[in-house]
Amino acid sequence: MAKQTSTIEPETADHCCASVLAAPIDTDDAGELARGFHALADPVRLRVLSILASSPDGEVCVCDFVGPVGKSQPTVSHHLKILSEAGLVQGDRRGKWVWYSLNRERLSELRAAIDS
Amino acid sequence: MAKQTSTIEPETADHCCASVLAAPIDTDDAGELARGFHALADPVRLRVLSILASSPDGEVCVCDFVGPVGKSQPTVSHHLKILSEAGLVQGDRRGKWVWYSLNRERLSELRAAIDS
DNA sequence: TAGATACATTCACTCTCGTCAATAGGAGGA
DNA sequence: TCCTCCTATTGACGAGAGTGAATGTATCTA
Repeated sequence: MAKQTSTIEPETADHCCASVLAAPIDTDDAGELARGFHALADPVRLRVLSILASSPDGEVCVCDFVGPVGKSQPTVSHHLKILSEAGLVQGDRRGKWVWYSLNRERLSELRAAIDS
Repeated sequence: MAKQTSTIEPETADHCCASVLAAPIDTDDAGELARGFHALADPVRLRVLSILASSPDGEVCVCDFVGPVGKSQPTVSHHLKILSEAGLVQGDRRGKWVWYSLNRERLSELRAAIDS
């Protein structure tokens, strides 16, 4: 079951979505959220997400990141891996190319964590 | 034609509130946002913000952070400085004590940056 | 003025991160 | 099978971050 085509899973609500502003969070939740925000704490990765969100198809090939972000191909691949491990993007191999797409649900979780 | 002030507000769009998801952001905006998210990318700082948001008065003395976060006083002071430089908190000296409060507007800016 | 208290700064240490050159892996095409 | 193209990984380097002991600074009190 490497592929999941459903919309949102119900059981994801217990291990995520801890709010920073609602009540004092414990160390574990703080660490989990910190990992998420760490993925956003880099200009290259923010530009990757931005390019991804602005793509008409919602998908961008790795080779189409290298030019716009102005970094080498290994560096771009490194940042894509960090974003992928943070759950913010996912890659899909099709032939020689790998197409990355944005995980807007995960982004909403981080946004909700700093919501009033 | 480096600037386009079409839909949103003209005077706020240049120094803040750049959205990651609306359109491809430039390197400067990405760097500014990355600095903001970097301040959130640490468990200690998230707990500081959480304690601050849960305080009835909206203010917390520095000495009241040290115990809950479980770090030394210089370390707490270091993190408060980072949060302060990111615009997320502000300190107010009253006698011997310094009271920190949350800047919810700045937090809203970061939240809006990853809003759909 | 001297001492005590609260907070900030300096310094040194360790660890992680961002970066790229070099290389490996994987998928078509000839 | 061999070659080419696209992507991921490895290794190495410098820069920066997190931490706490020691010290400095500011304020209050006796």
